[in-house]
Amino acid sequence: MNNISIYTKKLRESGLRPTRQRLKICEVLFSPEKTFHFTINDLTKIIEDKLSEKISLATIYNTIHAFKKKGYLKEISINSDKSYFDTNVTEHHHFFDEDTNELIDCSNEDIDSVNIKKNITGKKIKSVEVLIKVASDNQNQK
Amino acid sequence: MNNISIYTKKLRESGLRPTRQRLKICEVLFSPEKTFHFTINDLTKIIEDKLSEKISLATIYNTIHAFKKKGYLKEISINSDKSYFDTNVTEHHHFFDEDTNELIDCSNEDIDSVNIKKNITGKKIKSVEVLIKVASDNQNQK
DNA sequence: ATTTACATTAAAACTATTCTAAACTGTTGA
DNA sequence: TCAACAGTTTAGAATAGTTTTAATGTAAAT
Repeated sequence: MNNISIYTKKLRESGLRPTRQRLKICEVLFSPEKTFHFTINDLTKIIEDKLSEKISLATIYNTIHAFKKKGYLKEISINSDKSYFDTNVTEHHHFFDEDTNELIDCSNEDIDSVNIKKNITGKKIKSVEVLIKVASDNQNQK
Repeated sequence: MNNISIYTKKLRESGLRPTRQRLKICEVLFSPEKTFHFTINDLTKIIEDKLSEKISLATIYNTIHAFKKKGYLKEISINSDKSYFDTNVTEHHHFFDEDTNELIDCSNEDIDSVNIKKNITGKKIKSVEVLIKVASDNQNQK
């Protein structure tokens, strides 16, 4: 299966038609070997600078949200003015560098798995996220 | 020590003079027996409705940020359009109910302490937050 | 081919938050 | 007592990320 048909499949499974614009977005998100973190702004810049393509913000937002809903992207919980997304949708945690506003994967060797003993009645656990905020020693807490 | 002098102390320690407006904010934040979670909007509503006071948003934001910087309030990392704060500044974690957008404390009996084995070189761990997102069984992941 | 439902787009709207500049307050010291 | 000044409050403007709108365009089904 080539890349285009993989992207088409992901789009259709997310309830979206495979259009030129959406395939470009897929190319950025799903062709790199390594997973990565991004904001909408990052993604827009990559599309404009590397692919010399101009896709309207509305299309980018719609597509990202559809992928997130389907589970092809994860949104990372950080209190920030921007939303951060992750193309690594497996269970893993993050460091957040407050000096650089950078997200860094926390490998499974770096942290013991989190054991939750109780849950809210009538609710199902949808996700467990650990966020470790770090900064230079001489820096105040954010 | 009465409440007013406690508030005054907290304000001064946060680098702020104890003004009428700021003392009102303290009254909402620090007089309840139980700690609680709030957004700026919640806080503004409480001040307007319960205390029949009108304090400008700028003052509320400034004061909250000063308290956060000093460590008298914690900001909870949730990816949301709003910022959530907590008057409980001790180390503890949260459930986030996606149905109601409500934050619920996760008591220390409900979760094993998180053990981080490695850290980013040259950085200091500022905080470790676990966020457990929950929703009704029949609901899609946010 | 035609039709229909879905997509794209630029621009406007919206929302939380931050900034601004003017008016105000309280303290200090002459 | 009062002038000076440092810090405060405020309404409103500005900003930034995100969502909505409404007109136009395109893919796919018939």
